[in-house]
Amino acid sequence: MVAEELLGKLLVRVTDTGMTVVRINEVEAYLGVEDPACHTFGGRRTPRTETMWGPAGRAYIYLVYGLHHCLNVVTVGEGSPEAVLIRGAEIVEGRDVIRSRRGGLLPLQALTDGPGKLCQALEITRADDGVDLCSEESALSIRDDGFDSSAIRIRRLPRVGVEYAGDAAGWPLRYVSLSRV
DNA sequence: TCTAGGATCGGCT
DNA sequence: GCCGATCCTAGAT
Repeated sequence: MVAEELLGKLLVRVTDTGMTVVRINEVEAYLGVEDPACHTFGGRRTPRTETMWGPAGRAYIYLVYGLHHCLNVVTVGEGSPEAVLIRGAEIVEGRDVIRSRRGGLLPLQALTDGPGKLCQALEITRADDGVDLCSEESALSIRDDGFDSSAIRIRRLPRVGVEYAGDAAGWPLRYVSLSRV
């Protein structure tokens, strides 16, 4: 499953204010039209979700609660609107840049331990919606640095914040890497 | 055009 | 541990 493969991968962000690299350690899968918690449940196709209906490997970024951005990776491709939400990551490079963006003297882990925080830390906004994460030319890309993902222990947990989805809220589609520091 | 509600965060008790 | 902020999106009218 793609969600598990994303654990341990590097997320590389390049902006005017600096380059930052984080290692993904928490993700959540959304299974498209059959998943009541997914934005595309039942075949919904709107301007917001258009990116999810497109090719795999793109970033799907949306705004929740009018305040926070969330970063997703489109996983399947044309006609199958499935995606993986990046919930958390560990800072590899650029911690000073991230600290200045997030402000304050928060502990390192608190800078990127939620979807909204992660986007703020990496300066990800709707302007980045639809970028190709597989291209190293992109301002935002995912790379594999050879980190042995089979060595990390993965814990599967119920998803977060989707109680409204009924039974689907309990599906164990949240993957947490236990090697997080 | 209007209205309800949300894949969160941070402050307060 | 609980509650309110805040504004965009989507579906209803």
